[in-house]
Amino acid sequence: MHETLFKYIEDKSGMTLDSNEKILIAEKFKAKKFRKRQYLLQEGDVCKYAGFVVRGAARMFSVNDKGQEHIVRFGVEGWWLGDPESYTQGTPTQFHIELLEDSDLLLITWDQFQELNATIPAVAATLKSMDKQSFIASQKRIHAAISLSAEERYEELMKSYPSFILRFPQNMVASYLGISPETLSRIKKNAHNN
Amino acid sequence: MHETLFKYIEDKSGMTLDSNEKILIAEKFKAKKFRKRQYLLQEGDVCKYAGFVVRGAARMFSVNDKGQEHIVRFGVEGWWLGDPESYTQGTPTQFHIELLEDSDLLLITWDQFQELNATIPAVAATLKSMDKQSFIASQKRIHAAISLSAEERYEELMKSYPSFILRFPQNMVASYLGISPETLSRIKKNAHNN
DNA sequence: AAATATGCTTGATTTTTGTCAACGCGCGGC
DNA sequence: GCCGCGCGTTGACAAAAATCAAGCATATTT
Repeated sequence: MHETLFKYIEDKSGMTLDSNEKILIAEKFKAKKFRKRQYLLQEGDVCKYAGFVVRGAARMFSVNDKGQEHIVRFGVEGWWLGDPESYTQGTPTQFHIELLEDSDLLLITWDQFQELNATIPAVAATLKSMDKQSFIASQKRIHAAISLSAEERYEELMKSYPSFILRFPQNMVASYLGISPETLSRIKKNAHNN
Repeated sequence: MHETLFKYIEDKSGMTLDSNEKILIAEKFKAKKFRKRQYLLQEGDVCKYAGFVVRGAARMFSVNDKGQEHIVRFGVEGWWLGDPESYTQGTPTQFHIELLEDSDLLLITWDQFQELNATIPAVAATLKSMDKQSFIASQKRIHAAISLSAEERYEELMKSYPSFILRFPQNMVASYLGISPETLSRIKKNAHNN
């Protein structure tokens, strides 16, 4: 199961992991199975683990005073789960992370990740690339959020991550887009007439 | 003028720069003055330089088909200007970066930044910290955009970056928040009555 | 100083999106 | 197999925000 992670690191870093490095990595990343609806993180807790998704899917979301949920992001195979702010700074999180399917995760604590980061160049390069990519992706989503209508945001999502629309229930896609389920339903209905 | 940058790097990295490193850095970062309304980057161009703001302020924005502008972010003293996607990947940008005041910038190309990154540990640490901070900040803005009303987003901005509201014209603040100038004007009018 | 542009406000109106409520379909649990 | 519930749809209505238009004060230019 760690094989997926090795491939990911070699791919992201453009380097090769020797067998010794692989052993080090496999020691620190604990494989854990989660069932659908289980939580990796709950509001108020400190995010102890970063999780690499080998198989499955999850959502990270907040709940406001009125009980409304807002999905900040999804995580699928080859993505990472966790709240970076809470994870790196040890502060309580305002988010929940819930598995949406039976999933296989590889978990690692901040300290251990730092150790790998310091000892294995490929891991360091991977982390750097991840952060930059995350930032670029975030920038795009911000731009979409402030400049596009609900319908345009949906079309944007269809282009960028069509698999999300197939994989996740429509009400969650709506939450991810920042619109109500009803609005998304109507958008889909009218999509052809334009 | 490079002193500000040295301080920034030492602060972010938690390390000290020796005089040799400072010379290396000063060699690669070119100081350049910009006047109000000058552009650092225009849509369609490749972002050749990252710019560190020593003094002044700028906005990064897009223009859509209808000619509407949307401000993705502001940059002030101690912040960086540039489109990371275009800068790192060499692709044409969809954004403009315009100086909003007479400004002093320190400019560096991607290649040169990479060199410093490879040779000076404090620079490497700074870059890492920057990327992570940027991502965390972006995450917050995304969350605000999908979960808060116009008025709540404005209140959020008042808490997080009150200086923006004092420093920039109100129509630009509105654009940054993703709302119309009229709406922001009305929000301010009604602010007391709640 | 006059002329011009810019930014802010306000009102009237339209458009977009959210909310509330009802209904139906399909799937999983029992 | 039946029951209940989650999920999507639809309609009627309400709320939020955008748009259009006018007017005014303040900078900026000349």
